[in-house]
Amino acid sequence: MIQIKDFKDYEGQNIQTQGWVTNRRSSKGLEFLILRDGSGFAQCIVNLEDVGEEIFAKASKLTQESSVKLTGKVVKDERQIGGYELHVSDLELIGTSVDYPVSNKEHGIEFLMDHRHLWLRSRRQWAILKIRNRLIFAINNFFQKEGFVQTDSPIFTPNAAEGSTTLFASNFYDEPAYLAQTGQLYGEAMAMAMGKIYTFGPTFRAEKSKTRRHLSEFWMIEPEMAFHDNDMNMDVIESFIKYITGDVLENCKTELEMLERDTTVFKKIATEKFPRLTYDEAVDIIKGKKKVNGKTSIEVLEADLNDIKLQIEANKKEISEKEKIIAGGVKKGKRNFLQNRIDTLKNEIRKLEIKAGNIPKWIDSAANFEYGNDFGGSDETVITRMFDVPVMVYNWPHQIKAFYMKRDAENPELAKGVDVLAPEGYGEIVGGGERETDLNLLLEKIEEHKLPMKEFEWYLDLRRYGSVPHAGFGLGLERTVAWICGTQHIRETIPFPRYYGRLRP
RNA sequence: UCCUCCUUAGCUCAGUUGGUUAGAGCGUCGGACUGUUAAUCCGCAGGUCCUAGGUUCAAGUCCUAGAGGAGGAGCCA
Repeated sequence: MIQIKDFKDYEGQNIQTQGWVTNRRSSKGLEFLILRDGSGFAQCIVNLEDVGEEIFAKASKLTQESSVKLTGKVVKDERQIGGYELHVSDLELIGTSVDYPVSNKEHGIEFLMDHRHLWLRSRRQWAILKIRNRLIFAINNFFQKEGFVQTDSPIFTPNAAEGSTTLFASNFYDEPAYLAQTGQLYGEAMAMAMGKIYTFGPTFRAEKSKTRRHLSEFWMIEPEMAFHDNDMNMDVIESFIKYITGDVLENCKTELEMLERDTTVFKKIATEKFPRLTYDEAVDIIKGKKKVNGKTSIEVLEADLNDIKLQIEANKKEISEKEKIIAGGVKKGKRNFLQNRIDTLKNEIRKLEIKAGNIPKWIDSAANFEYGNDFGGSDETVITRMFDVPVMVYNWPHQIKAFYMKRDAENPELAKGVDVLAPEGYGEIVGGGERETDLNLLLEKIEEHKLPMKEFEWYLDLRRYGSVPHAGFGLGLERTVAWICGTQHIRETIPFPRYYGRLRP
């Protein structure tokens, strides 16, 4: 039995393959079956002249997602996605499929999420999950080749590690327990044992966030490195992101093509250095006080707004032209074609108008940004808009960062944290920094954050026995997949997403 | 928790100022076409206009409440 991905090795040969019929088109005496088997997609042609009445009749009755075993010859055809097609000589039905609900046409997000177990079979989802898989592989490769040890942190925890977020409560043999929101503190302990470690596991946040970039359950990669300061940390982050994006670009060409992802950003990432901005510099850029490439953020946003307005005008003009043609009277086929185009343009206008409405708000909130605050979604958008590779922002006001973040000796108001903001509006994909080693500062901070001291005694031991400078970071897997795939929703980047209002299927 | 928007055929949506029998595309099904790429073309079928109440001679359309959904804020990866 040959998998579709291996068709290239069997050109001109007769083979057997099996899979699901994802689509069927027909012409007189010809049936075009699009077969998928998980390894890829291939067009299979059933020709009446080749197979005879009986098999041809079977082929013409195949419905979407019925499963089949096919026998046939592999033929090279440049027009096909994998480059090969199958000329069928025999066909066996394995399982029927009646009224398959997910068609190859448009659906709304709610319908698709209700049918997630079937939606996963469609092309786009296949491409996303393949890229997710490759990304996981690349992440492991990077850390393994750099000498990191994979050591996972516990999921049941007795308390909130950072105190700020709402956690999912659980019951651990009649003792209250919470699902971990981060493995970082345990990662620090393991780094003191193993030198360089990384964890790769699920994390849970009970935030009632309904946005395109939040999940209640998501996967996070958290490296932790002994004898590293924040500058070394940023060096690792940069080479890490360059490695994983380069790997996916190299090994997922078909998938990126299926997603129609513009890959120029990844080509730039390979060669350009990531800008490293202090929080102060980033604030100046947001507020329009500091120029990037000769322009302030306000000027760039105003130019964007102008472009959007021009685009809206152009769309409106095209719509009225097309409507005039329809009003003048045309054949049904032509009319449908024009109407489709009009609907597309109207949808575009709707999206553009939302954007156009947002930009003045961004400009306003950017101009009025208050020093000392954390960046909001719009501030992230403003700053990433100024560069075309990921941006690292470091040296943050310590009040807005977690208790374990190391204070800057030269400026005690600052903590040595770093956030990495992905371009194209995808926002924060990495958060990390150097960890506090001063026992007294930690005690102070734990009290300040009103955290239960007794739960942190083991953590403080790490400072009592051979404390060393160390640093690390966390990468959100799904946000990274969303960015690399260019998806609108983070929900598409995990097989069965869990978020506020979604527990099934 | 707060703000904005949405709920009409299996799916995606249109429905003007409240006014005759509720519209399209796609999908399904039937038919045509020997190389289609979300094929195309012709035809049939398909409706509790989210729910409850109200205003009115008349409600898909207006009002009130509720349910569900989308986006955003906060928070974050």
